[in-house]
Amino acid sequence: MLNRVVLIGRLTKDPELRYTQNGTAVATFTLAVNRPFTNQQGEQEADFINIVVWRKAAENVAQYLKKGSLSAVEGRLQTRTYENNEGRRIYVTEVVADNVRFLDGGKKAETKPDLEDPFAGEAEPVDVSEDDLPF
Amino acid sequence: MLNRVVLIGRLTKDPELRYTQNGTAVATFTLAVNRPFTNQQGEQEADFINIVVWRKAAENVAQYLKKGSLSAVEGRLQTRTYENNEGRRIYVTEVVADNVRFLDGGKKAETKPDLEDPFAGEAEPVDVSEDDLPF
Amino acid sequence: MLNRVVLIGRLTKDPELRYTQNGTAVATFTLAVNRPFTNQQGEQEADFINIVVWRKAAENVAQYLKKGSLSAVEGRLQTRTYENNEGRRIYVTEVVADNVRFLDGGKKAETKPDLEDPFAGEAEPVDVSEDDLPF
Amino acid sequence: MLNRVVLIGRLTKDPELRYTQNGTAVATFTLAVNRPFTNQQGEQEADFINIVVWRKAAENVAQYLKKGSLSAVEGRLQTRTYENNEGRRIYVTEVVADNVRFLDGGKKAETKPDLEDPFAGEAEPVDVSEDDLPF
DNA sequence: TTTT
DNA sequence: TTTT
Repeated sequence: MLNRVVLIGRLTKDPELRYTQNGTAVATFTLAVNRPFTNQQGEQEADFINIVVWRKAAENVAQYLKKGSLSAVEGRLQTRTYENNEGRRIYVTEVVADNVRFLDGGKKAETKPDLEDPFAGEAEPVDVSEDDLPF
Repeated sequence: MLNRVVLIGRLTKDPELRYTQNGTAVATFTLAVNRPFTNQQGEQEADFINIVVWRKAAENVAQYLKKGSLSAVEGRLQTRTYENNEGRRIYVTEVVADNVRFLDGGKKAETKPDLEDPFAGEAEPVDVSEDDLPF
Repeated sequence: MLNRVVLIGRLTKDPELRYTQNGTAVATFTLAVNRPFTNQQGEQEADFINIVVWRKAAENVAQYLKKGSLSAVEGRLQTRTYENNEGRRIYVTEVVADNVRFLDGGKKAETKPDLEDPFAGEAEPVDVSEDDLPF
Repeated sequence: MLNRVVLIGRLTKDPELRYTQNGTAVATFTLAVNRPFTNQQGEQEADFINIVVWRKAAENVAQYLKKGSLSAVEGRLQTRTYENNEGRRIYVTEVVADNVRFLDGGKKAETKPDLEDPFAGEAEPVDVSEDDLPF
């Protein structure tokens, strides 16, 4: 009914860029989002959120973001399950971004919202096997 | 740095209420959030998001929500990992709610924001084993 | 750079539906959003937020919402100024909705996200005089 | 019922810091949030959102932010009205921040969420005249 | 100009 | 393991 996520954090690694069989670009990365408090040992902790970005925005992400980049991500929470190679059911939760902002100086280009969701696209069916996603 | 989630959906089951060893209440439930589009077979799909609520809000949730209840949840995305009984590393993503609204008619009571995060509390350390959580 | 608003509240009146000179539908209404706390006199208070909705979503709003309806609104904050009939500069802040959910039972229809922003459209310039808006 | 705003933008001027009669700190500033599209003349446009921050966070804002600083603001939309000096009813919409992040390099300090809302405080009633606010 |  |  309503599903909105806003995050600011830093990439744990360079983004990975892939293409579906129809040539649709998909970028994935993990965002480390520091918690606003320290744990009981006084250590800083973070949540590690998997992000998926499609199409033009994916290519911008691959071009402008790298390990350590500060970024704002807006999107929706998505869950899916798949069987891994040992036949085990794996549950995945990730953020499908429709807006990614680059908050590090210098690189001026920003992704424009990529609002059509490729999973929903009838004209452009997404046929990457889910198992191909790096999460 | 910034981590905010807002969801509206329906409970897939009755919430589960537990207590930590210090007597802190924790409620957990799964929210089915319908996607704004149908899949390529024209079927309605949903994301199933695990929600954790602490303290007074947990008790309100247990009292006022049940399977099928329509609810709005505000909170932050949290990730954690644990070893399951077969020694396997399991990755969990869930929403720690600080505001839960009951959108079904009738039940007037609403949870007030429960803003102190119990994981951060030094006075009241949370010592439920994470493995006890039903996710 | 990033601009997101999520509200749940009740309409203070029936929505108003208008059309621009090119026939684009615009609905406006005010959402009363109760505050999560009472004031120092122990009274419930609310914020009254002006909402603007365009196109198909506008017509859905006009059809399905009325005074008192419970609704969730997602969108972006917009500011603009105009001179009123006495030559006075008036400052307006409103939410341009891209997603409106009907949370009252019965009416099943929901607005689908109306993601193209009409202010940005070159093909379909919006030429309602801003002074025509009821706020 | 639910009222959440997330913004990223730049300060149009240095923040203003004031104190209520009880000594509660209040900072105010305006955030220019660039729109994700250009207008029909191809010009970049922005929304100018008034922000109010209370207590410790207010002092952090005054210390660490200045004209042009990039900042993320989380909070709730608030509306209020007052009579101006000509006896005219003025309507104000602003964001009461509970989380302000400093996204410009260098300044490491970040405001911790200042979660008690001073308007709600019984122990520490806020008695600045609303007319004193710079908006 | 304000809703339940 | 999924809700209307």
